[in-house]
Amino acid sequence: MDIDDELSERYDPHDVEPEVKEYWEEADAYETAKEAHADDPDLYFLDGPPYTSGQMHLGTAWNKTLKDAVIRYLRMRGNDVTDRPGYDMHGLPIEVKVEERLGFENKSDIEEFGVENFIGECKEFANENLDAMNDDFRSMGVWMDWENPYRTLSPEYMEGAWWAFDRAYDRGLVEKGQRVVNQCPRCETSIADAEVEYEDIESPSIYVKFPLEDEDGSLVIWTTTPWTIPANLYVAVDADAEYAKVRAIRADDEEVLYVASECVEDVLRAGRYDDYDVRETFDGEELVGKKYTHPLEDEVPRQKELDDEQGVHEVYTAEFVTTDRTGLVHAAPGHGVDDFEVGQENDLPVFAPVGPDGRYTDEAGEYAGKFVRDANPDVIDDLTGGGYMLAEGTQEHRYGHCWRCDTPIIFTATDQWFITVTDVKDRLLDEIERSEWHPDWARDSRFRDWVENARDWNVSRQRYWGIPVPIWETEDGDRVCVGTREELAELAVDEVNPDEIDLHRPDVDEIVLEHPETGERAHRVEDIFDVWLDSAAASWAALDYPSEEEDFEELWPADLIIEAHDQTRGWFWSQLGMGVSALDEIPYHEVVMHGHALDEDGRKMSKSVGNIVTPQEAIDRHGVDPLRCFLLSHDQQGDDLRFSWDEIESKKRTLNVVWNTYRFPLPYMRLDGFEPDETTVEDAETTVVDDWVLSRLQTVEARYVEQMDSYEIDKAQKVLLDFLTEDVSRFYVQVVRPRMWDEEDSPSKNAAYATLYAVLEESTRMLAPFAPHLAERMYENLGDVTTVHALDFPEPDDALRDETLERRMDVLRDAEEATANARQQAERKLRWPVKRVIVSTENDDVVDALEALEELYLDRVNSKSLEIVDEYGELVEVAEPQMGAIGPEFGEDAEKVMNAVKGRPRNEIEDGVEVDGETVVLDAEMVEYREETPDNVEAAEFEGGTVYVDVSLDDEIRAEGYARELVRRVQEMRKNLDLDVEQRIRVSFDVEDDEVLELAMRESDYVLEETRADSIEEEVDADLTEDWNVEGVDVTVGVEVANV
RNA sequence: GGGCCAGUAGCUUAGCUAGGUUGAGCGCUCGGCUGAUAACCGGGAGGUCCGCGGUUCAAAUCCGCGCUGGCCCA
Repeated sequence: MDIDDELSERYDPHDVEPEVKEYWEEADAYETAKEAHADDPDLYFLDGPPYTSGQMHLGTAWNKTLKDAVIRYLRMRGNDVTDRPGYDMHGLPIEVKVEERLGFENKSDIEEFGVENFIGECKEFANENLDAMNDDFRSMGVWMDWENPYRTLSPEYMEGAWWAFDRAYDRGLVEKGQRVVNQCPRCETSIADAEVEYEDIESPSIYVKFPLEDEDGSLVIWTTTPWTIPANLYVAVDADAEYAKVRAIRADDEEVLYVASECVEDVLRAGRYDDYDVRETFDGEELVGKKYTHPLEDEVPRQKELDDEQGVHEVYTAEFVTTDRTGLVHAAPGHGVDDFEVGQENDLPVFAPVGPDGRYTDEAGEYAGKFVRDANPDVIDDLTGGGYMLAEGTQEHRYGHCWRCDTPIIFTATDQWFITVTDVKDRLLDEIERSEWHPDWARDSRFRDWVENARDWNVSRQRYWGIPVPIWETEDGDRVCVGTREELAELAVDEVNPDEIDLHRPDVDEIVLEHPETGERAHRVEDIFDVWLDSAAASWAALDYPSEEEDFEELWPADLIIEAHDQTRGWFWSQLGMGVSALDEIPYHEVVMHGHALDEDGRKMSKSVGNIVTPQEAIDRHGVDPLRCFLLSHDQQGDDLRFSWDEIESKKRTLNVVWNTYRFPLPYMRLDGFEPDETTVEDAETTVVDDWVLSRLQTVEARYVEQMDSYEIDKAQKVLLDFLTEDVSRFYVQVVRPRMWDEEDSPSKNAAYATLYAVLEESTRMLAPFAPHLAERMYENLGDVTTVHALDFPEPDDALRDETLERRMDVLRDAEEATANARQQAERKLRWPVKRVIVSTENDDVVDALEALEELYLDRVNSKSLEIVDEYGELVEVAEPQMGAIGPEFGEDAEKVMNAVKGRPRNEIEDGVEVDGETVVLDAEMVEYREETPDNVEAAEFEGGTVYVDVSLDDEIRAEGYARELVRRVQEMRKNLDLDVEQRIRVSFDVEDDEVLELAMRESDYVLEETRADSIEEEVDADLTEDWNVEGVDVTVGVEVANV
């Protein structure tokens, strides 16, 4: 073993990590680790691609750390794990950032700049971000194939999306249809919900009467968008709310109005009626089917034609209606999302007489050509002129605006492309049964609910930076869908080189196809895909399928994916939808769903609140491995993670204990030239503690595997770190220390070396997934390999496992702890021996354990003797009621029985206690007794027994105690003098109390040996003199350094 | 407004599936150890188990209604 002696005294991640990173580079450690498992069975892990909009944040750091830990573990366990990372690189957020960078204000700026140039800029921007994020992930110590990530903008990847879409198309799952979108009239494009910003604006607020056709009276509606009334096709009510038919009176006029009951007063007041009476009330349901006349049918002749269509201009019920304002909602399916949905459910047509620029089309009759918001006053005038206006005012309210140009958006129905996943919903639901989720409720409560409610997927966007929709249309509307670059080249009218074509716009827009059946020329539809379709194709596109087939055949579908809970409706869903649509199969087997990283107060981290903590800050303060261990030490299954500086700090301290444990034996091993190959635990003369810690090691390994295999990473980490701190550092190392100090070559020392070596070597492998840098650094002195991460997982060895011994040692440690407790009550420190310890127990296992381990126990507690008894002395026994037995027997009187029993001595209870005037006799299991101790003895309980420590003193004990007190002082002075361990000294003791000195000198040989003193003198030529107070006695100690 | 998840000591949490006097780590405090030493170990204090109801002899645990936070949807 080649031991490096320059280990720093404290674990400092800022020392260890850069050094290890540099070593990894030099030694090609990552490649070595992968190579070591190249012949193992395949395991297809699929990385969910983060969006290349900026840098890593704490959530993505957690995500990648978790993936990294799992991958490292799976590799050690004998799997050839795929680890190609991915990046999601298309989409509007990048377009917007590029526009900002270029100072663009709207779509025409892009057209002017040239789509090709614009796409070039987007590509460059996304690639720059990718490089930065690669570096960020590397800095977390994440080992993935950073040289070769999959990129959604590569031709191979884009082809993967095309291929799948084409499969769905062939299966009849692609449809063109209408949908209401957010439209910015200035930018002339639809925008995503996330790009809408809300601000207060003032709008008209109008109450309008829609006259009923076949009876007297009007429906009263309220709206802040008069411009949508020309497109009105129905009125919606709340099925369960109460509505009123009201006779409203103003001057000589009288009319009948329909409004929700709770709104009657407000509406009538708004309309300035003099009086009213409610004629009738009924449920909203009863209004359904009433037919009304569109109030603007003269201005919009098209409304007259629509009126003839089935169901138009009638009342329907809808979930979205609330009973404020009038309780009746004017609905224009062409200009409202809800209006559209309900319209579709009722087979109503869509009427949207507005162009993408927000101007009315010819279908809007008199309003044609006007910008919709400017037409509000005209609509109001016309309604007033027709006598339909009940009241008019203005209203301040929140309204969506385009985030780039701040123009109020409009809702408008447009043509979009859909994948009709609702047609395969049964298959989707069947397929999710074939996947296994951690936690299981993520699938059963959350994901299934989402899938059941899924609607058809709108996959088209009217943008530039994305995967073009691969549909070409002829003038006659015949379509051809293209699945591969090869196919594109075959169908293209002009020559296309499939290996060189960039599938982005505008290149692909310019390719004209010949329809394979009609022979007509076909042009591509202008839309691009929703970015979610990009990542939906990841399971095959990350394998470069369909251009490369081998990996797909061998690996697909993915064995494992790991993402946060927001991906329920994101990547978990989009992959399922696309997988089933294209391949009729769920594209992943196992899912681990973790939570989000929150701030210290449990709030979401956000820029506007200013509570963001970056991974870099945490790394700068405490290092990568402590951060990783922190991130992995909380529930990894669905729960959110609260960030905590203290917790990271504390993690660092735990790792420091690990570091010290590891560092402790190395100098001894080095001095003695210990070779692990020559002295193994199998043939070493191990003692009972060695056997114990080795057994614990096997148990920990088995437990660790169990936890990791169910992705309870936090629990696996805890099992390991508890073992290293509680068992190894706080117990084993303490016990074994004196053996390390043996000067000659002893079997006992070698056994300790071999044991500690085995523990450290195997533990370091287990530590590797969590703290890869620290583990690597530690392993440098433990084995001659390129990297610890290339090794196999240490398989538990049943031959070394001794459960009886482990149980016994648990008892010993419990008893030891109780003994320390009793000593403290007696104020007798451990340095002073005690005469005897008595353990009273009726538990055979305890007797067994203490008899077997008596020597170790006595050593640990510094006692001269141990007695094990059934019962100790004549103690007063105080009753403690056992509710587990009393409850079922006495029912509602249990509380009274308990009070009657509690705290009474045994003899008062054995013949029964009085409860409510009656004598109740208790069974043995209903009462236990606590014992009180005599004076010279202190007691402390542990599980299975009670320890009595007899602290009475005699001269022998005092002699040892004082001797050890003096030794300790001399040792401290040696340290103050900065003496070498081997340096000889001479000492003098000037003790206030002669008896104390006399007693201590009975142990003078012990003092000489422990302090490496040649002699104890009356007086020495002291290099250091110090005054001490030993147990109330003043002592002056002189130390003279002996000449060599 | 709806679905799902979480709420236990100052902080981070275990226990909840299968009801029986809530357990740990950090921090605090008191003490010990002194050949891992700016390390290490032990004791103690600290809890309306988010609130209110219900089931039960008995509820942190099961049920219902709320509150707070998170994710998603409307």
